[in-house]
Amino acid sequence: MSGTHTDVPLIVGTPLPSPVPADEHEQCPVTDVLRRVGDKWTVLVVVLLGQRPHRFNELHRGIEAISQRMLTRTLRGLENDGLVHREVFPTVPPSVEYSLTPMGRTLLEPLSALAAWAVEHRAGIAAARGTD
Amino acid sequence: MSGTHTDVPLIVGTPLPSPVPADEHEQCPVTDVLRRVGDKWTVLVVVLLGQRPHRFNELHRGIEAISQRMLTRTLRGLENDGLVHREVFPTVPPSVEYSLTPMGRTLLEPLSALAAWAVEHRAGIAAARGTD
DNA sequence: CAGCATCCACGTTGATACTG
DNA sequence: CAGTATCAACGTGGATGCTG
Repeated sequence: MSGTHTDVPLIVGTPLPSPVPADEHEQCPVTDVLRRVGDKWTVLVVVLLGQRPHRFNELHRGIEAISQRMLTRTLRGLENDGLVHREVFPTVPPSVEYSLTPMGRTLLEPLSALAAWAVEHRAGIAAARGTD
Repeated sequence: MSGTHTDVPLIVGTPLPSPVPADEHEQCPVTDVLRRVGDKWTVLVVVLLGQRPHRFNELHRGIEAISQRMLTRTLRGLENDGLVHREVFPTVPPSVEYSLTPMGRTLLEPLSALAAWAVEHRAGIAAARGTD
């Protein structure tokens, strides 16, 4: 795990190169992951799939505001990153089941840490914004 | 802390309402936080400020690719959320120092968890993408 | 030094209609 | 059922020039 990559922002315990090079975002897996889970629907889908596998329209019904298009795109993105498994059952009509891969399940834990932080500091942030 | 808000996606240990209501994104602090730290520069700025306070142009030099505009916007966003403190010293020319607030510092830990996950699964994701 | 104002390119999201 | 295709709206980010 070590020796092959350049300095990585582990945030706690590891210094950043200074200055941070211009191609940081092409190199940095942290930003990469954050931009994925920072989109509008990914986390919600991951959480639902973390409870149990879901079929496509089951997810669609489960998230009232998501469009068919965005659900497809979100699932494709997660599938391309190896976080979600897509299994097609050749029934009539066809059914497709989505589930978290083992790697996808490991994401639930750090995500929970951030979620817990968000809930814990919800009031503090709202107070700072003056929107409460 | 409990009793005043509706069900929140704690991801591990807490079920989501089903179906997830259409206004989830207006209610959910988790998505809110993720969309903030999921933008292009916020995490990098937080990490740098996590090491020590920085002046504006010091940050600008520290992150080669960021524009003045985006650095300003990123700092204002963090300041509005109460995560960053901005202190102006009335010198000539003026100097402004940015630092993490106590609440901002607490963000470093869950961020580290996600960062560690990203680094750990960097190869797995790259392999799934076929981009390595 | 530490910004703000303006304009513009691009990516993301959404609405709608159609299909194997 | 599980999508794809197309078009439109919006937000994010960047380039440039100016200022207290």
